[in-house]
Amino acid sequence: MKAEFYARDVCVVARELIGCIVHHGPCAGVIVETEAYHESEPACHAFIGNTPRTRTLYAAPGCAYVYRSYGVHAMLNAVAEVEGVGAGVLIRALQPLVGIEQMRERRGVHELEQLCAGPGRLTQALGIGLELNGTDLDRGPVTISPPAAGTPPPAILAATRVGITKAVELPWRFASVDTRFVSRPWPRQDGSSDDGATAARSPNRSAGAGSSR
DNA sequence: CATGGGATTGACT
DNA sequence: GTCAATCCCATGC
Repeated sequence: MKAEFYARDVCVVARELIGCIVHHGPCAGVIVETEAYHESEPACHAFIGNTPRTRTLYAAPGCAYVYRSYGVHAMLNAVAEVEGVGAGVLIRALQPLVGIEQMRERRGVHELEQLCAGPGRLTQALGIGLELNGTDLDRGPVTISPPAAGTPPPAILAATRVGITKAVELPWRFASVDTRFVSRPWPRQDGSSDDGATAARSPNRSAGAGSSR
């Protein structure tokens, strides 16, 4: 997608990226979970301003912001809002589409649901490294394309973001309703008691609903 | 120049 | 559930 798609409110971009397709080489997957980050709130790297670490977030919309997390994992973001505003959408999970055997080799895991269920996992599965920081998500090597024509817009869930300690209250995490491929269990939507249906539908991690942080 | 802290994952108790 | 791995960089002396 072109820069105009990304040059909008970062939460709108995060929602509309659900259902789009990330490609890298022979591998591709449907985006099923995202989070929005904006310089106005302290969970965003750009909150501290434009520094060597954060400069890509301020670059042109549609760039890839790839950074190292915990000294270990690569995280893939799509830079959003107009150039000069620090904002991006973290891609948190994919439903694997093609290149699945190569994903399994890179991950050392067989189960389809485990290949791209997490921001560090999907970059490993697709072979996306820090050297791709700043590259253009329309021109590649990593590209994001719209859903296949005729695909109905997916129903979207919103919740609070994961793994952060600041601005934890903002509901800027988005996912497709099919939680089979998401990175962490989705918080329970209704207030009713558990009848077992929720857990039965989520082979996702060990436990059923509820948060661990 | 030294230190602290992560937008996480996987192994272990 | 708990915890280490691992490294760039922002911050403070």
